[in-house]
Amino acid sequence: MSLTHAIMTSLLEKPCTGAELARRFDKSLGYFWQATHQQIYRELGKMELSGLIAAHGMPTARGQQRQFAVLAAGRSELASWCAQEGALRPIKDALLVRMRAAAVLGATGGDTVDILTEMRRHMLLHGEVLARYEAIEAHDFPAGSPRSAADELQLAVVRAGIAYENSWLAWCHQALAALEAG
Amino acid sequence: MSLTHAIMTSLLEKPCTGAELARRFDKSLGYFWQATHQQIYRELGKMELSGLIAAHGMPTARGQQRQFAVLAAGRSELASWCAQEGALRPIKDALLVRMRAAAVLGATGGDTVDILTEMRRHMLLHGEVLARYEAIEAHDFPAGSPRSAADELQLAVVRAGIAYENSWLAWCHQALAALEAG
DNA sequence: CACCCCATGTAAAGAGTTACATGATTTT
DNA sequence: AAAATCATGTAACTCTTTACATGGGGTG
Repeated sequence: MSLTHAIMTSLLEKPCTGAELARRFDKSLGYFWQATHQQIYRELGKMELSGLIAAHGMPTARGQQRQFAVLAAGRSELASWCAQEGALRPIKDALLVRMRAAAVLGATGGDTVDILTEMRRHMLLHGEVLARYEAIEAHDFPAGSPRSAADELQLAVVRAGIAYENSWLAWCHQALAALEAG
Repeated sequence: MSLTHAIMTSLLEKPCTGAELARRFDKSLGYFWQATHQQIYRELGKMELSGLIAAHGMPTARGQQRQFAVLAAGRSELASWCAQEGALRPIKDALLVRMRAAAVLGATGGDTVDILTEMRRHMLLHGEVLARYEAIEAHDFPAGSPRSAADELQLAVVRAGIAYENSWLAWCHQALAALEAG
């Protein structure tokens, strides 16, 4: 499971509390892997039990902050997961299901569903996300500054997001043109 | 939930049994929305109870084929779902988590994880999927042949897959070049 | 003190995966 | 008739989401 490993990655960068993790998952980290605070607390609990991480400070008590850090066992578990092979992520986008549904509804009974508005909406949203990613790239990886091997990896991750959003934007543009012409 | 609507879309195109649905989800339809036969049978049961679809033939009995077709209620439910707004689908790709993990493992303790091999593997796999999508486009939508409005929608869906895979391929190529240089 | 916010947590339902089971049909 | 295969289904588990609950600390 990747959530465990995403959390350990973030804790390795800097130990923190569950709430701070949830905030990170809402910001940069969460652009590539999302999690709610409920998931995070549950995983933290499991990982503590398994001895992958440890809380610096007090035992469980509501309302009390608990700072987590990765243990050696967690670090080696992360390294071993890293070396494993993973499957490609499938597309599974509801917009595409809606388009197929609109096609068959129109073809089999004359219901005409306006799917173009939804496609235009997606195009705008993809543009917004793209702008966020490009801002991250410009801010964290300015052109011309020296980059370590770790920086190169992080930059490649951001650029995956940029490529992904650019691809959707271009597709929306082209598909809308084709569908509006017909 | 989209699985319900993906199933109805497929049943509208042509009524069929659960097993045939599972086969379709393994082929063309499944390239954009995946489901196992267990999920499909569970959804079919729920949808039959809700009156969205009906089985032409015998009641529940193991081993007996049951042909499903969409009812009017199902059709209008599908149309109304089609008109709803959906959120963008987040990226959530384990390869990107592995890359960030490899970055932090290298930066904080000198563990060097070979992530390039996994990236090359993904590049090959994306190439294979792209070839499948392009074969579908060439076979089902040959250039120059007339296309209905429904055909244009279906083609746009296939091209979303092509754009998606092309984007990953280009990213893999560029990221590998950058990382191998460093 | 009353109020509000924040960090932490519980509960329940939805969605997906994996493993297994049973009746019918086909093959040998 | 035995074996293999297919269509259907159950069970258990994991992951995710949504809604709600509780304790502590700060502010008016």
